[in-house]
Amino acid sequence: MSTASKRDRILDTAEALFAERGYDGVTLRQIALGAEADVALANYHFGKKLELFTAVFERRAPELNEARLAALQQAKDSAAPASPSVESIVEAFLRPLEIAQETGDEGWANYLALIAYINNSPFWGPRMMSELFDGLVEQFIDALRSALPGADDRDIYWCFNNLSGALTLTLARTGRID
Amino acid sequence: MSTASKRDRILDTAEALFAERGYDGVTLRQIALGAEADVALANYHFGKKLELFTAVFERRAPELNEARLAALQQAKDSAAPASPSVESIVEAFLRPLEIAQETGDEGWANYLALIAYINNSPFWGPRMMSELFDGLVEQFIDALRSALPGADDRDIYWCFNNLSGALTLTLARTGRID
DNA sequence: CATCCTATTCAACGAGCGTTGAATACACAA
DNA sequence: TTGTGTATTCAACGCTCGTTGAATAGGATG
Repeated sequence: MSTASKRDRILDTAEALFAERGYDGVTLRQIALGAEADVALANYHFGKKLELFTAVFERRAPELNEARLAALQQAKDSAAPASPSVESIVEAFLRPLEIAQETGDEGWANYLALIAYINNSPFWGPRMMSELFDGLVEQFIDALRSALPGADDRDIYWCFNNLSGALTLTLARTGRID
Repeated sequence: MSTASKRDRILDTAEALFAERGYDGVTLRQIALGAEADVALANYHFGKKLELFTAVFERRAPELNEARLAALQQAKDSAAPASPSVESIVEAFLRPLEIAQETGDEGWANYLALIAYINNSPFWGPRMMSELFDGLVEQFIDALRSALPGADDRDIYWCFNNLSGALTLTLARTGRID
């Protein structure tokens, strides 16, 4: 057996399976099998299936958020005292994903695919993305507002969400953005 | 009750629900409920659940394929005797989607979302898209080969699939491409 | 050793699933 | 009217799902 704790193995397996088949396409028994654990153990550690799903989602979120904020700050510093360009802002949002992808860590690759799945699902996207990443997106929107004076706030949100969604998907599937 | 036959109502409801929740997120009983039909009727008309899924997928495919081929031909004619540009080829692939979207037909909008879901699912994408659209994609690839002499075939496939996937998704969610 | 807390397994429940075969309704031809 | 084929409903099957409560193991603490 792998050295990781069974709790972590459940998270890892769930992450991989959810990313490939979606929430409803995966059973707790499949996850337990992949993690070499009992079905009931997932419930003991995480509660209901939906809570396991959000636990997977939230596990790597803080690290990703921090990297994104750091990249945004760096973009601001590079452009100071002017506002950073739209391109550099979007790049600050996406580059941390690419870096995570390039570590070769399979877990991060699966996580990226999971985010792409959630983000692009009409059902899960609005339910999950807006809650966890809202504080973060807020700051990127602020930066975009400065870069695009006079633009309607609704348009900025709309463009940013769709652009980042499409690019995240591409990055998840291909490993690169070009 | 709507004027459409129950068979069509099952297809319509399945189309809408599959597009929103994915294959595993929808039960035959939900579909039957939405179509005001019995659970067993879906089985009578389409066989197993997976066959209903593919029936939904295939219903509008011929019309879409024809529109795409016509758009490709038109792009070729406009550029003749030279090769059409990459941009115009991609546009020929996407414009019919946009037109279908703009008719205001809810069915087409759902179908577009369904295609985006299938296309971007690591599990369903390779299983379904390649079978039905292969003949069509082949012709677009041929056109791209002419537009990009010297490019590796693998690269062309890869770029085309990912670009069209990302743009289809954006179009499905936003109704426009810009 | 006894105690306690956490981690893990075991066995089972009720619910909902896809699927099926037989029964019924309905339209139209003979 | 009777017959025939298609469309639709009904009732139920076996199975798998998520979930649960009780039993077991194991390591730290007294």
